[in-house]
Amino acid sequence: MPELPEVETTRRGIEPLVRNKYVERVLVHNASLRWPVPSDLKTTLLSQKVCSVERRSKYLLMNFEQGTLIIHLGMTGHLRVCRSGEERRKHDHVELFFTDRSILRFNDSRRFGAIFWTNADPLQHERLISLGPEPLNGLFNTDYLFRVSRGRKIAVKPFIMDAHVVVGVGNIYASEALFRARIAPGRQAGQVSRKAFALLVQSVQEVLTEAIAAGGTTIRDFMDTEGRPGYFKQELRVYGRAGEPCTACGSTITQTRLGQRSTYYCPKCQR
DNA sequence: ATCGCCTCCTGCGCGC
DNA sequence: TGCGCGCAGGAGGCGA
Repeated sequence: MPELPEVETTRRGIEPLVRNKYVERVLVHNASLRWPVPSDLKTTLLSQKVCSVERRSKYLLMNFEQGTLIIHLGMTGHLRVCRSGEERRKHDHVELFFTDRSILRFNDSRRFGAIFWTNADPLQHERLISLGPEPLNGLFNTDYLFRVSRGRKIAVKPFIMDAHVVVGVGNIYASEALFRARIAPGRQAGQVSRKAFALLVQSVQEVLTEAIAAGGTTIRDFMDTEGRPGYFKQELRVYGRAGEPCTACGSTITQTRLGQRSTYYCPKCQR
């Protein structure tokens, strides 16, 4: 469920609440996430201090003094910081208890999320090492996108959702960015012009930046660490708007499936 | 190498 | 009210 803006919203919410806190207890109620939660997590984290919380792609990197806890929220993952005494909820699979009596809880109903530990550079972790560039830094640009797309027959929408190409662009923002760039989502990536990709790069950056500023998008259940929804849903121009008029031309927004994912676009504006 | 399909899991909304 | 179905913001792994 969370795409880059939701993960970044989570990071910003969590970091001030966990930074400089010491772990005094760890409870793993259900270790069967996408990959098993490390069985020695308790001993690893005990008495360690959280130094910072960073993000790479949709991974949260919780840096401790001796290593990094890598957290992926999958489709339904949430992190929240509770006060001592607050009841545990259904699907709270992992809890970190801090010495100040606050508790960091990882909740994930579908359990597509993941938690890893590494003592080394987290960017070298096998799940992160081959990721493409961040969308909001200079490495993601027209030349790069044009170059890596040549010869590719995959549709442009799943292409930009491929984390080897660029990270952080999930199903909502892929549709939104392609609408803004006026590119039909089913076009072969290799057939998209340099000029169109220039607009797409700009559109991806705009939509992600705006979504972060709005605290992410809440479709069904995304909440920030304070329990607030993200407000970007009202800014969505095509996602979830099948049958509604296009905000640009009035044509009917169409829904289709591409790479097993729901895809929304304006058949007139997007070519 | 690339592509498209399947899978993991739970919950919810819909039509009947 | 209940049931079955399809769908959901991710992404690894498979066979072709």
